[in-house]
Amino acid sequence: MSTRLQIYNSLTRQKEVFEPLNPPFVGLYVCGPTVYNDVHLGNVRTFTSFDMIYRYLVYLGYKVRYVRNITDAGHLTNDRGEGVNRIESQSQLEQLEPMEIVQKYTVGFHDVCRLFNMHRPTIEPTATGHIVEQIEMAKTLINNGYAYESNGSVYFDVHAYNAANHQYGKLSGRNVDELMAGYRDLDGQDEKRHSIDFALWKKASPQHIMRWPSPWGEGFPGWHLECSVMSTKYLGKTFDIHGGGMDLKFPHHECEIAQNIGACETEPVRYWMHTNMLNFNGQKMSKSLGNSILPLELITGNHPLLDKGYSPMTVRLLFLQSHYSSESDITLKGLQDAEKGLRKLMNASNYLTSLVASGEIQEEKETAIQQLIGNCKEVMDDDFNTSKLIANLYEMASQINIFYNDGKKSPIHHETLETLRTTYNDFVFDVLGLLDENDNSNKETLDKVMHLVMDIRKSARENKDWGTSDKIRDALKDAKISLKDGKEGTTYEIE
RNA sequence: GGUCGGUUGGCCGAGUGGCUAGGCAGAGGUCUGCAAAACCUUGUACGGCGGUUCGAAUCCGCCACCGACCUCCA
Repeated sequence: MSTRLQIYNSLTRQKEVFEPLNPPFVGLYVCGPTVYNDVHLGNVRTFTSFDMIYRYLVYLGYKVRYVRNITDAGHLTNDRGEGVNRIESQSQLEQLEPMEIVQKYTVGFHDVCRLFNMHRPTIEPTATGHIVEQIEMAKTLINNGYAYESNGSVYFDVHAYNAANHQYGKLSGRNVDELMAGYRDLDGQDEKRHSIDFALWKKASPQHIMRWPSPWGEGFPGWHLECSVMSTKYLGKTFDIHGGGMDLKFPHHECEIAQNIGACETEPVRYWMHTNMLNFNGQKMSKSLGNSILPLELITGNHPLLDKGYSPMTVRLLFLQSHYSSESDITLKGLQDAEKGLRKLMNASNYLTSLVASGEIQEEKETAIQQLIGNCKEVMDDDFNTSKLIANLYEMASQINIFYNDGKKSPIHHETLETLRTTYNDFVFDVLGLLDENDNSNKETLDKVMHLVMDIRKSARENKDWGTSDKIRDALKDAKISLKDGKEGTTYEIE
């Protein structure tokens, strides 16, 4: 029955049994956002995936150290010394200090994470908080012969690295010679020995604001170095899982591996995990394409392509309905479906609380329920298959509904019912991280008022005063409360 | 051009060599004074052409189409 967790490792391109380096401890590093702008929905999808992965590892009993960085040092938009510093250009745009930009969008990012019910990482280090360590790693790489200084900047020497029998490009399946052919060497004007070399440290131009002193003069770190530094600092030279969006595979993660091996002489990551992209109406959502929706726009519905707002948990469910390694597409239809699905899951959870074991055991039901209970872990152990998990939960919900409609009696053993309760709720709330979004803070008061109203309506109905009865129902409908006239009286539900 | 991935029923979305996830929509039903909601039941599928096999949507080959990455992005 007990299966073991398997993870698809992007490095080896196959599913592997997950064996932590030092059980029960697990080190998980995820590349966080660059805080120069509002996070868009694609970011939310990635971080939701890793939130689910973190939650499941915790559910399995692992003690997880979850590190997710904040990139707050303004690196350039490419490694060739061209492009702009995103944070600085945003600060000019908004007339704010670079660190005000960083603060503003870090706070915004945290707000969004909370909205989507993501757990905080256990460590959330910043790039600017680790300048010293980054300088140290750059020095080590120079000493080890994998980097060189050039005109106040430091570059990683990809050729020297590969000459030492390492394979730059192995993660993304790239061949260095072909990459070289793809780049055009800049006729000796380049500071770099080879166009494929990437920056570890960049000399700051006079107008550059974010700058720090270093052995090579004033400058700022290259954009791959922070992750190598912070992952090894908090998780060790070799750690269990490194994750990120698959658009980071090349060059970012490729460079990270090269830096780590170059500095620490050991393979840094045991399992590489990459999440897939989020599309919007079939097209990749990206900042550069300009088709990104902000999380708040989706929730409020304040966007030309939306018909209304969709709740954070609706969106969360929609994301988790597809496997993390598949593309996910946001469409109005998909959102509407997810909205209904969420209600179904939450209703079943509520019904579950009032179920009792009937005492009469139907072996078929007993077996079916046991099966459904076991499936939850089994499908999640297969590379976090939330898609199958949700399907299984829907089936559980159907069974729960059947019991509920049958006088809240379940023809299964008391222990099985208890296990059903805990398993269903564990997976819906703890593993998938969904929340019942109905505000229960005034539930008691509302309950009393509603029972009064429903009593009055009941009298009206007994007197066949349909006018009054329907008036009450319609007015409540306006107030987003729907009445349901069932066999055992009327109940209400907040929409 | 290089690397990788995908093509599943009206739509979304899993998946395995044989026992045909799941959701939404559609159809039928239960409930109701009528509704709504909810619930129950239910049909339709695996891009094309070959091959391996007792058997392939699942493995292999070729073809077609789509996409991602190869510049910054999660």
